Amino acid sequence: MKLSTKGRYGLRAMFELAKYYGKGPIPLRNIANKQSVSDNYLEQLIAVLKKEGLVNSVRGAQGGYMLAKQPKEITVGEILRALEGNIAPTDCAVEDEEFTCEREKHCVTKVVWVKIRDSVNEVIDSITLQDMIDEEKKLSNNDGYMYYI
Amino acid sequence: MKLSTKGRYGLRAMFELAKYYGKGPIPLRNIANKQSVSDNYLEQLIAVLKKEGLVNSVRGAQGGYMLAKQPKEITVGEILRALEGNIAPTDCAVEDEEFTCEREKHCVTKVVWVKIRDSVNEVIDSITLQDMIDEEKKLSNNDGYMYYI
DNA sequence: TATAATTCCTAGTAATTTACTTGGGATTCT
DNA sequence: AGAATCCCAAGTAAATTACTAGGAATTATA
Repeated sequence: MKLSTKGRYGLRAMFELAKYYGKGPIPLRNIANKQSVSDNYLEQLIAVLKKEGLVNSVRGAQGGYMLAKQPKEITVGEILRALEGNIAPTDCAVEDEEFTCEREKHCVTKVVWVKIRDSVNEVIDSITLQDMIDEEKKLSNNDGYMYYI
Repeated sequence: MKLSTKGRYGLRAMFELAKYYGKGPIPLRNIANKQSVSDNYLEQLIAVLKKEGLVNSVRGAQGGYMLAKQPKEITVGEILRALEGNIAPTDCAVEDEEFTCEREKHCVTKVVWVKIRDSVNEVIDSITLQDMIDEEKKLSNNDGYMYYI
């Protein structure tokens, strides 16, 4: 029941892009360095996010990536589904999948898996990148440090 | 974000035991056959469940396994946690784990993972084996077939 | 126009985890 | 005594994950 590095690195990268939203393209290498991930690997992840229409890119020197929409318009759910596929604890509980299992019709365990699926999706679809930005602000205000100007 | 066969086979096996609760020990082979799983493999799973105090066993001929508590006293959460470990989408979100990450303190993505973790645990802790038995009864009543005596 | 900085693309591979298989010992009922 | 069962440990095959490697295409800027 663990997410892969795709989802983890990917969400963090998107969060970084969100923080720079509106400030022009950010080279992937910057983000990769910050996260101690190889840029080649992060590239593969962001390629998927681009294909899904969540980020745009500018090629060439001074190029980079940026969110394709405002942070408040991108949910964690969209990001995770892009990278990990439909989120479900079993194949039989994947939405819109033509997986079949002979039990299917009367399967009580499937009912359990579907409940897990729905609850996870409800959570991730309810959090936007903007929410995360706001949350981070809150965290750094409550951490016991005082920030003086 | 998929469960392994441990959780899937294990929950189904426990559900079978629940249906036979109070009727004496059931040989594992019966359940394994029913589920088209090798008995040796299912044995390994049930050994864990036994160690966790969820099932009891009787050795020798006419022996087998049985639930250690009433179906209404065993939750899906207990079963899945026994078999899969604490349920969390990332290591940093595992409860009672002394995993550390340098971000940790101000990590907004961790906040997301914790929300997912909590929502999954809430679901699985709220479903008992008895609930599943009741649900199955409901399913077979609503499936379009009529059962005449 | 040359150079550097970047995205884009594909193939390969190392590491890890999962999902078993194998085989035999111990116990208990009949 | 024999059959049916649980108990236990080690090994292995298959799949998945997590990268690495390397180079082509594009574009800003000096």
